[in-house]
Amino acid sequence: MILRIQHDGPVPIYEQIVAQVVYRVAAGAAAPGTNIPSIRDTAKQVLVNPNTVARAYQELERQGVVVARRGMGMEVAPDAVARCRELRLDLVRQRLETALREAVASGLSLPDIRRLVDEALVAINHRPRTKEKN
Amino acid sequence: MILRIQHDGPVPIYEQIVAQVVYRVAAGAAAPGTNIPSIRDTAKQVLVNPNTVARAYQELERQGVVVARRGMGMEVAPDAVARCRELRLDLVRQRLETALREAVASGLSLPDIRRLVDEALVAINHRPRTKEKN
DNA sequence: TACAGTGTATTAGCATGCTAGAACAGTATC
DNA sequence: GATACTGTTCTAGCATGCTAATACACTGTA
Repeated sequence: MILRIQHDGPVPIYEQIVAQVVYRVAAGAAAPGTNIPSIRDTAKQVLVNPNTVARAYQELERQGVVVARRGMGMEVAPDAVARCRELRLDLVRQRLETALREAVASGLSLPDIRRLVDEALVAINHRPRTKEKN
Repeated sequence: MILRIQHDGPVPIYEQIVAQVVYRVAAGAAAPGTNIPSIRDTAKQVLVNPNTVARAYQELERQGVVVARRGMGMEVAPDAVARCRELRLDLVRQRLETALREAVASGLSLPDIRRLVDEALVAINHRPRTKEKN
């Protein structure tokens, strides 16, 4: 499981790790019962302090995506796929709603907003900076 | 011109002020040649330090929305309406694109994403927390 | 000129929150 | 038991950036 992390930018590294793991599990890239990479391995891969990865993994455990067992690594939870699908939906829904709420508040008309959405979608598909590859 | 400011939350006050003024001007609520409320008046209305308002107003001047004249207040620029329409479009476009890019990266299908957008839009129109009122 | 309004500039405080360092604790394997 | 891997905890540093305090500079009006 290779993670792509933006070391600059406003979104914290641990959050990026959480999101990417959730997306991978939701896509079936990490099966329940298998282990995700250890904290230290991921830390090396991402070039970041193990604590930062640990924080991400703790969040994942809190959400029921993985279960931690000392000395044995962290295992993908049995019902992780369903959970991650739900988490993914919630996360994306929340982001979209925030952006759309701003769009409405700006005074733009509904047709204008829909047009912007369509344009953005084709733009993203034309030059995808991150197009899911499991 | 009454501004609605969220004192808590992640988005800085000065940014909220900038956005709201831009939206108002774009909607034609403040005509070119007229003055926007003074820094201190707005500061009182919004219950915030004048410096915070000043920072917002400076940004507005930098963007060519208003012109400042010492002792005389800040006047809406002649071509402010067109500028603000453009600024509004850019701002909303940028936010939408960020959210949609995340949606695509999450692995959700395009139909799923479109469905989420539609659902969010009806939800917003059902319980609008900020529906433009000039 | 005095005054009361305007915007401007500088500085400092402060909260927030991410990240790192380092030591601790459990488990498997040899 | 020794070792090498796991996750855990505590503490502190540190950057970031928003906000506030305060003093300054300009303009119109009485």
